[in-house]
Amino acid sequence: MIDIRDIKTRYSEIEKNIRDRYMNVDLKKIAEDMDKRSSLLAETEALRARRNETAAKMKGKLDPDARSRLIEEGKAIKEELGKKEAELAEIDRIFQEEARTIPNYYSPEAPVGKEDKDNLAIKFYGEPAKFTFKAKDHVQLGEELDILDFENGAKVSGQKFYYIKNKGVILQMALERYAMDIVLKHGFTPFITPDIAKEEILQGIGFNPRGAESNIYTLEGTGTCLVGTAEITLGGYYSGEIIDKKDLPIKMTGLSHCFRREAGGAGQYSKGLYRVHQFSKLEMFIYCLPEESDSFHKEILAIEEEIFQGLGIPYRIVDTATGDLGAPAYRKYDIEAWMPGRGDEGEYGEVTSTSNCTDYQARSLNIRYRDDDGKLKFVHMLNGTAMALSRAVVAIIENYQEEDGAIRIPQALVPYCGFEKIERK
RNA sequence: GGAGAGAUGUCCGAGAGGUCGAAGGAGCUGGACUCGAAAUCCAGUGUAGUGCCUAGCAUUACCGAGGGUUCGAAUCCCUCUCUCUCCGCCA
Repeated sequence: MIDIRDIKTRYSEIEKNIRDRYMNVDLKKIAEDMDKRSSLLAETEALRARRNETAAKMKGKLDPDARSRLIEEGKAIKEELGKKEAELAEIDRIFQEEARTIPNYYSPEAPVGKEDKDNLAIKFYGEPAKFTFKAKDHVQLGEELDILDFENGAKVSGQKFYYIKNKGVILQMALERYAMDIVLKHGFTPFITPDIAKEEILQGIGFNPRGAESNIYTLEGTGTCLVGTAEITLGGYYSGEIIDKKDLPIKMTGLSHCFRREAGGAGQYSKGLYRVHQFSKLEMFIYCLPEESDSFHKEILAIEEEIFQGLGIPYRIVDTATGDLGAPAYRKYDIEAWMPGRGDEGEYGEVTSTSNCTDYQARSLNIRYRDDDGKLKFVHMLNGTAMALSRAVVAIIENYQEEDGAIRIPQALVPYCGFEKIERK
């Protein structure tokens, strides 16, 4: 969340921010509730001060009369205080909930616009492959090669579930390890994280576990959810902690399963592996000093590029428009890989996403460091996809398909796979 | 899942109804000593709010979390979470 004092000091800036992000947040109501809360808080504290004062008078010896008078006074204060505290708790609950809906500020350099069409393509790498034949999509290729099975996935688990089979399994494991090796080279500490996290952590990272639009599976009665990304478990890792300044930056990379409800996401563009309820992902995560977050954001993006360049997959980089930014993100870059089977003649499809969330998540999760001036400050937190396995598999299958429906393994993956081709049986 | 022990500041650790924002130590900061460093000595050092006559003062909250008892709770009671030990179960 943002610093709630900003509601007073940066009101118009927040208002503009909400507008540019095309979000629906009633800032006026929030500011009013904040005022109600402050005045109620002041009243409550004045009563507490009186209570303490009365109690303090009773520390020493007193004659019984004076003592019982003070006790009566204390009782009266206690009753009044009880009422005030209840009122305060209610308005505070409402206000806190509202305040969490205020998005992070966006970078002055981020393109302003309403939706993904306004995203700015800032770089193109590689030429989309030209096939001498009609390119197939990964669903057809995968099923023909018997490496993907959507039908039995649907039968056993429901729509948007799948089995990976045969050399497809090896390909996915090879990708995991390939990406891991590159990330480790850049000094990240590897993790395999839990696939379940508490709701408060989800909320702190900026996910809403509740509501019809939530993309999160909650585990009923447990206060926990299936994670949609290891960003949650890596970002929660230091929650409530004070990090030694000399330990920053902390660079972590985590492999987890990712679960997403994807309610309503169907159709041509989310077909097959592209949009599924469960996939594996290797995520990068950095905790750093505020002044360093911009450059680490670029570093994460560069690692993502290195990974896809190594695979020989054409891509473009997109600078995400304000209206398409997640609430915690200050700035976000996506890599969109060329997917020859997407749409009629191939299209770019998102394979990675990296966000600089500045101090927005750190404030909710209370993750700080002690600065040289002795003050505790919030760290900056960044995340980025190293490898979303399902989407990367789409890109590889479709880009490396041959006329007979076989798939060539990218050179960089051959040592990890132990074979050079996936062919029909 | 059952039984027991525990959770205190940046860290370790005392505390057992008013004298506790909390002993002591470590760390950190400043100073003395030193050519310099170490050691030693002296002093300072929690966080987050709020108000004001804003290098300060006052006040509120915070001793795992949430409730309760009480005029008054780190301290008593209840619930929960986590950690440790033992038992059960188990990949």
